[in-house]
Parts: sequence; structure tokens; C-alpha cells
Amino acid sequence: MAAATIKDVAREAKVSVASVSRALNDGRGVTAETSQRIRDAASRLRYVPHAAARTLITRRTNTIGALLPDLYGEFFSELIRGIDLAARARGLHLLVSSSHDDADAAAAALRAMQGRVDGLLLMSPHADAAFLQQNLPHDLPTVLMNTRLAGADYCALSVDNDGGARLMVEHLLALGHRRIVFIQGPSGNRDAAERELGYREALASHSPDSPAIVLHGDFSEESGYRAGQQVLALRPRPDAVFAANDMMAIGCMAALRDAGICVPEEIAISGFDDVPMARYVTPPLTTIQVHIAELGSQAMELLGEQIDNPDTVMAGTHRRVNAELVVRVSSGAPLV
Amino acid sequence: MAAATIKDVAREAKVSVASVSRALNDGRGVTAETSQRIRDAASRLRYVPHAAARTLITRRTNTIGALLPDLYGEFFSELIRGIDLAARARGLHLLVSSSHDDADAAAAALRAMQGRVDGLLLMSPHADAAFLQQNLPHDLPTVLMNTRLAGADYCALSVDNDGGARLMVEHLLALGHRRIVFIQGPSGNRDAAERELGYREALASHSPDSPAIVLHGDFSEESGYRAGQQVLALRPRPDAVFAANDMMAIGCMAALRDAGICVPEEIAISGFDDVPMARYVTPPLTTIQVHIAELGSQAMELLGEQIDNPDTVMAGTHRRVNAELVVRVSSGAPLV
DNA sequence: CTGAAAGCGCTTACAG
DNA sequence: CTGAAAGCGCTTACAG
Repeated sequence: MAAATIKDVAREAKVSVASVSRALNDGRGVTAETSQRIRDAASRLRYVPHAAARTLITRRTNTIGALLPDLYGEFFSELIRGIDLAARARGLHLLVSSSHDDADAAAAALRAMQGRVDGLLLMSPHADAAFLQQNLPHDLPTVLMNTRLAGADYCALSVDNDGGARLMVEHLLALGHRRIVFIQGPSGNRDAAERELGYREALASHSPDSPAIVLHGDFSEESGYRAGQQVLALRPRPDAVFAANDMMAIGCMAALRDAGICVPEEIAISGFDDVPMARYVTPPLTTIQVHIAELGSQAMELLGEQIDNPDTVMAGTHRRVNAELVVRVSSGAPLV
Repeated sequence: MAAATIKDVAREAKVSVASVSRALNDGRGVTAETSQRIRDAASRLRYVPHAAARTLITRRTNTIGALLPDLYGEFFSELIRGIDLAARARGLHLLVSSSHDDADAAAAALRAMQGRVDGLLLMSPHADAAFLQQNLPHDLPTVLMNTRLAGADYCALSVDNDGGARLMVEHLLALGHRRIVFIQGPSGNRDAAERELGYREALASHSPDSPAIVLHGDFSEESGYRAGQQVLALRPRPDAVFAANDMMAIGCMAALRDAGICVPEEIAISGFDDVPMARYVTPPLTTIQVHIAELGSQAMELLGEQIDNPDTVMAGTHRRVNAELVVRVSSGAPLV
């Protein structure tokens, strides 16, 4: 048996298809009695309106698209979870697309989304100004997430990397540390750059005498290990290390441990992200927690606002998701 | 400017819409010259066919739906990644829906997917026989993933929990351990039950004299810690612990460490899953690695086969994804 | 090879 | 309140 259509319901309830449509949608313009008869017929026939037919005429898909760079790891799983939750709350479906190796693939994915979604959540390393100009349908509500670009032409949402980094530096300074090394993330990575900026700013404003000491890294554990070895060679030896992400902090701890250095007694260590394993390493890692799921939810909210108010100009709206300090053993704070 | 339609392209290329459709689809029934003119017009107008209109007539959405219980954690992120990769390879879009608190919510999600997808990947704790019978559109290709049920009526794909558990027991036996404790997962969880079965079978067949010693657990780290405390009280003391998942193994290690027991010198520990932090705990955890992404990809493949061959009866097809032994320090094996 | 026309399943003015 | 009809954008027999 093929799926029932609105015609079948109309026949079953002995009314016109127009009445079926009215009864099942806003419910107005139909007597309660007729409406009930129609509903009965619909459920008897297990009628589900054909989404494509409805989309064709209403111009609404009730679906939003999320274009992500990758789906690897906890970060994206949390991000999608947050998006999904907020989308569901609005009765919207979620179409995901990821792992576009190059700008062409991302553009193709963007094109394929056209007509399938009412709005777009976009996080892509390829999404620079030219790319967006070229590939983004002009009338499609879009929210940029953590892309390198956050110009006045688009809505954007990002993590408060800067503020989070400042919190960490203030924490380390408050513990009396003065020589605080920063391990960088990959060059060209905006999150990493913002974290470094926060580090430099906080140091300059709260402890002008403390030098900014920056070591190279690329977010990998290995690069953290190598940075840890460099830390050991520095004279005078640093009090503390602040890595631009947790994995490098963990790598750095391994290097210090291999050299017989005690953390946090001899050197404090801290990271950024609060990955799940941060609490399980030895010693547990002090870090900055980012509410990834909230990033997703808020982006979805922002997108929802745009979709609901197509005439309101929201371009240029830029919001930030808070980052919080999570104090554990590795920074050497007295834990209450 | 509204998006261009097929009519606009037809006008621009001075042909009928029928020719545009033919040129842009199979390309047959049109001279090369006309075809080229149409393609030029289409790209000039940035024409993208309206997905809903096409779906309405072709009855194909080129989208598959994934109904998942939750999106929390590494497992689902890997699963979606695998699904997405395989879907993309087939030119299919991916619609995800998750976190259905009860059977009603799951049923609603299922209904909402109807007409939006060409096939369904289903992993849900609510999906028992009655639920599927009641809510699954009969003509929609579906693959069940790790649901409690894998009857002859559906296609299914699952992890070889049983085989994985056997591999682990054989590994521990080969190392000379004879009193091997098993920490259970939550009751009612099929994965957990299969892992326990594998443990019992391997023990019975390879070391009939070794007693099966089973402690309660629920997959949480805390329950692993409690089980670890129970292990300490057992007399004679066990040689080894095999936890039904990694988090419990990690909790158990913490309990042993707190009691001053050395792992693996005094007791070997092992888990199941190979979560990312398994390699970072001290000592690194011997475990069973499950290729989650592959689980997703294979499910997608199986679904693709069904979609491509609607007449072939594939109900009852049941495939399994391999699980592999990953030897690290915690089981006490001599590492080469 | 090419075009006119029907039709996919729905919603929404427009009459009555 | 209710129904007949137009139309959303596409594809596909059917003629020519």
C-alpha cells in the first residue's frame, strides 16, 4: 500500500482536499465536527503530509543545514548535539554535511543544500569573504560559527577565546606564578590566535613585568611534548605553562614527567577546552571550559530569529559564548 | 532576486523546460550543441534545481535519515562521521534526529522523517518489535543498528561484542591469568550482555577450571570504582579484571590505585571500547577497539543496497563489525 | 531532437 | 463553512 495522500483523506472524510488541508493545519475555517471527522480519517489512514509537496508551495523546508569542517571528536559531537536540541525545540530538522576537503567540495555541499533548508549554520575553514560572496545564496539566512571571518555582512557566533585565556592568566598570576609560558596553536587558526592574544593582554595589563614567552605548537599532543622539552631548557625556568589547548597541555605534562619534574609542585600546567580526559590525566588538568553544546544551541537560536524575521536586518550581529575557568590540580591551586 | 527556476533557464537558452530538464539530467535526447547552450544559461543564472519539486515527481529525496538515541560523546560523533562519509560517497544527504526521551518522541521523529528520506538508519532503545511494527513505514528501507531487536524482518548491523570479549579473555588467559573478574554493564543493555556472554564462553572453552566471577556495574566510572573495591575484598584475589567498558576499567584502576595496588604488576586491567583517553590513563589501558565509524559506514552501505534494489528482499540480513584487541600496559603483557 | 501537456501532493486565494 | 481551481517547480511519456 502506498502512503495515503490528502486526496485519500478527503475521500474518506467526504470533504474536499481544501478542507482537509485547513483542518490539519491551522484548523480554522472548518467546523469542529468536520475537523474531527477529518482527523479521524487521517489517523485511520495514517496520513502524513508529503513534505516535498508542502515545501514546494509554502517555500519552507522546516529544515536547517549545518556545514561543518569535520565530525571528528568530542567537539563536533557536542556542537551537533546543541544544534539538534535547539532545532528540535523549534520543530526544525537538521541536515548535516561535513569533511569537505577543499573549497570546491564545500561549495558543492553548499549548493546541494540550496532549496533543502530554510537556513544555514556554517563552520568551514574555506569560508573566507570571497567564498561566501561567491557561494552563499543571498536570501538564505546564515550564521557563521568560528569562521575566520566575521564581517559586518553576516551573523556570527564564536567562543570567547580571548576572555577565556585572560581568565586563565589571571588565575595563574593569582597563584603567584610570574613566568608563564604560552604554547601556541596552529598558525592561521583563529581560536588559537585569540587565545594567544588574551594571554598577551592579560599579562601586559596585570603583570607588566612578566615577559610573554611563546612556544610553537599545533594543537597536537606531540607538539605539546616538544614544547615541554623546550620549557625544560628555559633559564630561568618558567613557573607555569598555559597551552592553547588541552591535548598540548597533556603532551607537555608527559614531557615534564619524563624529565622527573613534578606538576604542579615545580611547574603549573593548564590548558584550554576541557576535553573529557582533562579530569582523568594525572594530575587532573586545570583548563578553560567551553560550552560547545551551547555554542551550537545559540547559533541555532540566532538562525531561528533570522528565519522568523526575514525583514529584520541582522547582518553584523555577533555573539560570543562564555568560557569558564575549571580549576583542578595541575595549576597548583589550593583545592577547597 | 529570487532563485532561478527551470523556466528561467529555458527562456534564457530559448528552449522548452523539457529540454532543460533532459540536458541537465541524463543529457540524452538533446544535441550536444543545445545541451551546451542550456548548461551555459544554467550556470549564468546560477540555476540549482528545486529539490522539493524534483522529489515530488521522482519520489526520491536523495536523503537518508539517522535516528539516534543521543549525540553525547565520542561514540556518536564517530558513528555520524562514518554514516556521513558513506552517504556522501553515494551522493546522499544526511538528516539526523536524536535524543528522544520516550517512545512517543521517537515515533514522532520517525513520522516526521517520512517523505523526507529514502531510507532510515535506526538506533533507538525504544525500537522494540511492537514499536517498529507500529511506527516504521513498511515501504521505507531501514537498517537497524545495535537495537535490542534483530529479528528476521529487518536488516541489522551490530558490533561483534561477543567476539571482542572472547579476544580479551584469550589475551588474559595467554598471559597466565586464571582468576578473571568481569564487570557487567547495565542490565538490559544488549552490548553489555553480549560482552558478558563472550567472557563466559571464552572462559568455559579455554579454561574450564577458571570460575566466572561477575561484578555489577552500569558503564559509569563510579560503578567501576565500586567494583574495584569489591575486587580488593575477593579471596583469593583475582589476577585480572575485564570491564565491560573502558570507563569502568578506569574507575576500577582508580580504586586499586587508591588501595595501593599496582597495575598491572598485581592485577591486570582491561576494558572495552578504546575511548580516546584509554591511551592516556596511567597505565595505558588494554582494551577492545570497535571501529565505530565503520559501523556507521557499513550500515549506510547496507541501506544503500536496499535503496538501489527495492525488489531484492534483504530483510533478515545481519552483519557484524569486527572488534580488535589493543594491547597496552594495563594487562601486563610484555610490550615488544 | 524538441515541445506541449499532464501530473506529483500540497496550500491558498477566490467564490458561493 | 466549504469546494473548485490555480499553481509551486520539476520530470516524463507522448506527439511531431
